[in-house]
Amino acid sequence: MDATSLQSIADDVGIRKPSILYHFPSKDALRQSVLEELLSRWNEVLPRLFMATTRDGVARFDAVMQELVGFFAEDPDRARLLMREQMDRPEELRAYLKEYVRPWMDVVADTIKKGQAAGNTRQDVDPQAYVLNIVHATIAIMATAGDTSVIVPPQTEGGSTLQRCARELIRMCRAGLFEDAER
Amino acid sequence: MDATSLQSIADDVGIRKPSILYHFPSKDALRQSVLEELLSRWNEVLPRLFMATTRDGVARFDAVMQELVGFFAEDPDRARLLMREQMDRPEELRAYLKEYVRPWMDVVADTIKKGQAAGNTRQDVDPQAYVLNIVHATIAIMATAGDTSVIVPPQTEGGSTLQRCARELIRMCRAGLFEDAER
DNA sequence: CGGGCTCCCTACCGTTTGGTAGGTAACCCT
DNA sequence: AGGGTTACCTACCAAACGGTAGGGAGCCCG
Repeated sequence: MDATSLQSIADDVGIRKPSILYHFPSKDALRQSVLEELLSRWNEVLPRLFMATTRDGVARFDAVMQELVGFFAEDPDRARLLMREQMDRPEELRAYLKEYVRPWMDVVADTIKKGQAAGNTRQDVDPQAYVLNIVHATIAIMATAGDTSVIVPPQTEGGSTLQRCARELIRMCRAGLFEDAER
Repeated sequence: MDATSLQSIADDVGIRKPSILYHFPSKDALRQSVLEELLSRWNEVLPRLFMATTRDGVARFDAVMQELVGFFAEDPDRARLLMREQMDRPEELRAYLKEYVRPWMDVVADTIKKGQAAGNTRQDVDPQAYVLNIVHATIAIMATAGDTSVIVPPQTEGGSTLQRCARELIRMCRAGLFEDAER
């Protein structure tokens, strides 16, 4: 059913298989539980940061983007789990996204719209699609960049593969939003 | 082992399970076969297009990007398969990427470097990381955008969810590469 | 001290998994 | 006509799967 079995989870944790099913009514409940904890942590960190920051424009964008990337860079399994859920159970994840992610995304999209009205951000951005895309791109890159050293080798001055990809991701997202984004 | 069983494949094809194992020595060989065919088709379409096009600069970028997105939009299962392989068997896919994808990516990255030297493209791009990122982003967005209508609803004038995301993806990638990308 | 609760165990269950053995119709070729 | 090959079938296998039954050690609390 999943990418992992109860047996291997039990082995990793260091207990027997039925002991897991003492704590969780079923394997599916365990998976759901992990997913919910992940999403609620996301929902805890990002909106707070977005609201709290006193910065604006590019600086604000960088702060949020840094946090988004950092959230998944901290533990790439988060990205991998979300990616898998999206592919295996899109209907289920849809409900979660609606509850957890959508409100935050709407706020970000609205901010972009305001920026467009004020002339600070590019006029040709589709705010909703843009936000969804940077989230998807971030998740995908963080889920996989650790294993792509064949294509993007680590550099002594440029950092690890993941660092290089993360930095470039933020750069291109920024350039996709602001006219004068070079820095 | 995988996201699907031999039984369900057999049901879909309309034959019995052992008949599949007559054509392929094992389930793993079948998976590998599908993957190789996918990658070789990719390797057949994209480099040819990239070499053949007489266009240059933004127009060339758009043509290639259009083709890349189109390749996965045509059949999102391609994106889903690659995403899953990357997560489940990174070591194996690494070898394939090295053979199939890396040469093409190197050419693209080199072209970007030449563009930087000529002053046509942004100076702050990390070409290798950039190419890898747009490929990853494309795959992820094409693999999932069909199920994200909760966040990016279809619009009568803007097209389906997938179309909106694809257009926005190309736009932000273009803006990430060229200084004067608005059009 | 003793009941009850928590947490983990062993032993087992039915089902599904990838894979094998062996048979059989249909077709090709001499 | 008849041997060989191709492409499928039914019947079966051991292993792994998620899950259940039931027991036992340690602990808290009256």
